[in-house]
Amino acid sequence: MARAKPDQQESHRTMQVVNHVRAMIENGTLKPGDKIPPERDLARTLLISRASLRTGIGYLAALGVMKIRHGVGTFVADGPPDFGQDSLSFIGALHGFQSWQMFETRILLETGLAALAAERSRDEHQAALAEEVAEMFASVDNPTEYLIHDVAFHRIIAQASGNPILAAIMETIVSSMYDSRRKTVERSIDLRESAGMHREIYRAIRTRKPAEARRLMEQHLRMAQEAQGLERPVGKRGPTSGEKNGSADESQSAL
Amino acid sequence: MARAKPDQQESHRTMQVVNHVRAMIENGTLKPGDKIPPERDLARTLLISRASLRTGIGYLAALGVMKIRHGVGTFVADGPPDFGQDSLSFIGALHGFQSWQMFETRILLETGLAALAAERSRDEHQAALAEEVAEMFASVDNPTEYLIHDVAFHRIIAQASGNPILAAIMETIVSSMYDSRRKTVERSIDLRESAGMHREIYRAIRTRKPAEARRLMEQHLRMAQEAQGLERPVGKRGPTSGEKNGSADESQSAL
DNA sequence: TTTCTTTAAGTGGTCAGACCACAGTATACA
DNA sequence: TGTATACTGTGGTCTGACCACTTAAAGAAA
Repeated sequence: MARAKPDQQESHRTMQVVNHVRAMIENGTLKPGDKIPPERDLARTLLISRASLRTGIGYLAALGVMKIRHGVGTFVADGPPDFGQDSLSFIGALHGFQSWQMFETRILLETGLAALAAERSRDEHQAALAEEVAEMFASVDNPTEYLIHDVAFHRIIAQASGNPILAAIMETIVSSMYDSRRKTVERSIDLRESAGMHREIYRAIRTRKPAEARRLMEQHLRMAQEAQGLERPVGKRGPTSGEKNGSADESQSAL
Repeated sequence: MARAKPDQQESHRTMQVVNHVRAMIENGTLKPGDKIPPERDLARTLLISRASLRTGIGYLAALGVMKIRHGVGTFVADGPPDFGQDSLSFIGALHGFQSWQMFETRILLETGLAALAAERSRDEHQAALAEEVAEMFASVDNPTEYLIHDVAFHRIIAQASGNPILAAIMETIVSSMYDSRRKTVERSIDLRESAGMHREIYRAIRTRKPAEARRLMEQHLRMAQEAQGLERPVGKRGPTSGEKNGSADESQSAL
């Protein structure tokens, strides 16, 4: 019984706007950072009402493709690609994602990313990594500052992997973990040791040792996970029969 | 210089709706498949205009959290979690994702998923996998039917992994590759051999051999990739100067 | 001139109410 | 009994007005 693909496209007008923008992106008329015409103008151009246009723009904004700035204008998103601010967070709330699952996902992604970076990174990436490592060592006494370079380091690895899809996924995961990471970093933790691990990862990438880069990255992330007190519960293979979710057990939804 | 996190939240009213729905999801008032009140009612409840309410609903629909059915109502999404229909496709168009990158991502995810499934799968998952394998063998002469069971097989592995986040990402990737896969499967390819490989993967999972499950899954996917004639191009790391995309070169934008 | 304040223009955000389009059900008619 | 029609409920679109934020220009004060 081949059930047909549902394919519930959004309403006609919305799709009209979405497709229009998409076409402009695909043929190069619109690039990241560009500003699109004012709503009133664009609506007139597309022969639709401003309300409908706004529906379409809102849709694109939700996907993270457009950035809207009140009183200024609407722009095509730039910077590292991601899947939108709330997407993961929201789906997580809906399906009860747990923080150990976030970490597991992150480890799988970043170990792969590190290995790829060891194979494909270019000089510019390696230089950037070296710089971030240096900055990390320079800010071991400033947790807030340190975190910025930590994030930058992992982001550069993602870029160096040569796979923007993996990078985008990683970006989405990491950004939704940002808050809890900040708290963790701010309360103690040996930043000097952490910086040292980053340096080792950098060296493995620079000397093109994928297996070692992978191993070091995994070691680093598992340590970070433990520091956050989120060791994966033992035994228990997924929810057994009952209790899909008790209402509000705070230890869970760390999204 | 720690630049502050931009954090451009959407407009006030939109967030009001989003947060309201989110709260209802988090406290269990709203569950997958549930219908939310009619727009006119809900707008009155939240003391906002219907237009603003619709902006918020549209936002949620874009994230894949809500499903809107014209003339029927608006529902909380059910079924396997994903990141929305267009998200990957659109971001891909914006950043020039290529099909070999899709495959690379898929391989990384699914090999990890297979290994986890070998560790954590329960009887029900194994039974479901066995059934899908049987169905695949039974439909080796019906490509369309075969694909359905193929997809189901991989989806069950994702579930069996016990990590819904990885499953959701996988779901998003796979669904955006669905079209090109259908074409591939429909034109030749030895489905009997393919079914055999799935059976081997199933056996590795059933006998709890993560490493073997991973190896077999990788082998399977690489073969599928080659069948699609999408071997990763050599040299060329990212788009050089010119020719981002000629209009309709089918080999590239397999999104 | 320089600086601060005020004003204006441009752009997105919200509102109100009307009407259109679709899906499912109830009703009337054959 | 069965088919065609009308009705009801729900989302989709339109119009046009007004609000809120941002920026820059114009004017006033130093």
